[in-house]
Amino acid sequence: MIDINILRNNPELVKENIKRKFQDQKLPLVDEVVELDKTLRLLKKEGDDKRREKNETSSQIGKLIAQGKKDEAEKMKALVGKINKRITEIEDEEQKISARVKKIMLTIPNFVSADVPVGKDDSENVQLNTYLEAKEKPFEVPYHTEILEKLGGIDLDSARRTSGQGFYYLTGDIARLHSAILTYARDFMIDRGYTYVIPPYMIRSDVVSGVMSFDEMDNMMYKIEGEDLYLIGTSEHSMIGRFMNTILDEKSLPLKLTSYSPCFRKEKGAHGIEERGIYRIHQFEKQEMIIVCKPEDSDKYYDELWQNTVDFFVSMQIPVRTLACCTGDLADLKYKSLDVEAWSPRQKKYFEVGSCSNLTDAQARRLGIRYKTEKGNVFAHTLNNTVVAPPRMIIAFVENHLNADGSVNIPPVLQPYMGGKTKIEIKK
RNA sequence: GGAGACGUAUCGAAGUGGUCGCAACGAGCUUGACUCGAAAUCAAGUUGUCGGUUUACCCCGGCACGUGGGUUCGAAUCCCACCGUCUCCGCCA
Repeated sequence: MIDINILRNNPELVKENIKRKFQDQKLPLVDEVVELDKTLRLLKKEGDDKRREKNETSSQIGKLIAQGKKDEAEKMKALVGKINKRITEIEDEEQKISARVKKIMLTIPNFVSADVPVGKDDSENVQLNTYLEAKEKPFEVPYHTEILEKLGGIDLDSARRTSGQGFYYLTGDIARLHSAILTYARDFMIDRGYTYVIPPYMIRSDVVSGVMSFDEMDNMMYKIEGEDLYLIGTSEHSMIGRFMNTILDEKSLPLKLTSYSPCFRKEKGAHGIEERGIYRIHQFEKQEMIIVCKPEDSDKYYDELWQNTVDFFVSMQIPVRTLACCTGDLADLKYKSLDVEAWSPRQKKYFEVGSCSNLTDAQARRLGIRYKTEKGNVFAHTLNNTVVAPPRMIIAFVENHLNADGSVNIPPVLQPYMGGKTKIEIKK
């Protein structure tokens, strides 16, 4: 969602942005929305004038009745009746047009940062940097489920019976490792000055439709039967929903928050759930970070956010790289986005473990997140990023720390969270 | 889950259909006066949002009294639904 004033004053700027983002695809209806907006304001003016007339006439009726002039009052009532009829007509027209405007506005993407590479889809994302050397193992690395099974750490068969495909039981040291990673991630972020938050894991439909499109909602969200509640797909939903339609105190910014939650996703559509193991699943847990800040600070905090994730993985001795999302892979609300990918010694390539985004004011505008300044209320900028999402991250963990005998090393930073253990041994 | 009370601006709070009354009044905050300075006192100002006009300010108007509908010429006020808060009872980790 972009500012309609920008469209009014400089539609060419919007068109250029769309061309850059979608390249040769057809343009959303910028000209149409500019015209409709003009009509809408004319209607608004006429409606306001009519309402004014109605208010004035009605209060005269009150005075006439007080003076006992009933006949005159009756005549005035008829007049207001006519005005009301016209007001209804105008309102119907306004509603029709503004629904159309809103629909088009939702398809107009956010402005894209000048440094976002141009490309058609995720295959044209651009590597920015690598951290730690991506080493291959001197032995063959098995599929992650096999590693985990040898460690006595996973039971997918039972999960399929109790819950179906896309669920898991983690057991023993692997379950403990899962918790340890999250707890360490929490402390890691708290140490960097972020406020820890545990949000609601279910949210109402009005919040859901605020934070995502209808299609996304259908493809991702589980609904609670008989209640107006949905299971969250990420804590970002509750974390950002928290500030919906609020006016924040300027002094409270930036809000730097880190949240934990389980995440529930249907994973209908594009990739599906058929991938083996725990890469893509219906239920996982995630430590997230979000920032709500002033517009002039969002570039700075974007870099801070992704750096947090890189540092976190490096501290656990897992090689990662950063990848700039190209224009074609960038969601409409995003100004800029970067994936953090972890090294997979088995696949000998990197795979996504986190995603960092600056939405500038697009999300705030859609949700009504503002802050008070001396000159009036302005829309804040919002950013979000993954700290870590096990169990997906467990895949990178066991592959990178795997020994030839099947055991898995625990890096020093995690050892305190694992009762001092330095290694997870295979189950005899 | 049951019974009751309630939701008004930054906070407290009045307001049971129009005029007297521009959402009273009180507190807070801002500015000014007074003062060597402060307190006290006095005066003025102090919600958001959309549109018109505008470089901007100002000004004019519409809308908003939890949210959404309804009744009426006219709704903070009457009716309906929903959301939320509080008190008591019940149940419970």
